[in-house]
Amino acid sequence: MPELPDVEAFKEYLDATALHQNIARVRVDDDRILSGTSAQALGRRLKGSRLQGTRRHGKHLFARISGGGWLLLHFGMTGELDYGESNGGLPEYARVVLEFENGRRLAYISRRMLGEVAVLNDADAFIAEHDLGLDALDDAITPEWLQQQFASRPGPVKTALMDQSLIAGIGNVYSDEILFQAGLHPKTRSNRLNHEDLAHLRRTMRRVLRTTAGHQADPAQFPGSYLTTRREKDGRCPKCGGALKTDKVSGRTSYFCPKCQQKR
DNA sequence: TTCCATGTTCCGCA
DNA sequence: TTGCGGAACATGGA
Repeated sequence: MPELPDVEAFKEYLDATALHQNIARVRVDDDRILSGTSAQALGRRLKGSRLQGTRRHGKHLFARISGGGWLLLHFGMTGELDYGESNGGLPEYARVVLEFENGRRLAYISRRMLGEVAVLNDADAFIAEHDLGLDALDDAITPEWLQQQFASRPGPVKTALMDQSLIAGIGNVYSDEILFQAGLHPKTRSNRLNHEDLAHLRRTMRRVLRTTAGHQADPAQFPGSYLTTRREKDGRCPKCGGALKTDKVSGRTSYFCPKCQQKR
């Protein structure tokens, strides 16, 4: 799940549940999920502190620690959050658990262990060090900016949309959805898109990301015209009813409608 | 048993 | 140097 809309939903979930509570204990079930820290160091940094607020950049979620610094949560392909009673059982694959003094706990869940939990002194420095591009909803992404960035890219537009060093937050599922809604074939060469195409792509990108985030990234709530719920064998286009096709684009399975999505 | 999966990183190639 | 594709990583579900 975790692309921009999912992480935005996690942010809102964390904001609504786990802020401003004293952290009594930190449990690390599997320290392979930790990056640049240890279970002991993470505990020392968080114990007695509170999470005071969050920010998101692309697929990364940062929670400010009252004692200073940030808790970084990255969700990989299978990460999520769960807030509940400390006494109630833990969800399966809970890797890191913050237990609060009020008897609740926030669990970071990751089945495939591809995510990352870390403590940072500076979130902006992390974004720069990891070469993350503009957040996909950043107003600085204009048609002109896209045209400039895409000019040197002869590869598929889908590859460009998923390049985190260019635009942060879009992955395989949402790049397909954006390109479907924009009527663009995923293998359209980026540098072949004109200003009008890019203005349309930008508008579509923002609309799709906002709409899906507004539905907590739950595909069951997406509009009927969306492609995401049709990503399956023998899936049909929600607009023309034709058979969807799949193709590999930079190693990922891409779903698209060959009738509604044309190359430029 | 084999293949595939919503992410990132590293390597080789043009 | 930059863009791009493929493999690797870890694990479970179909």
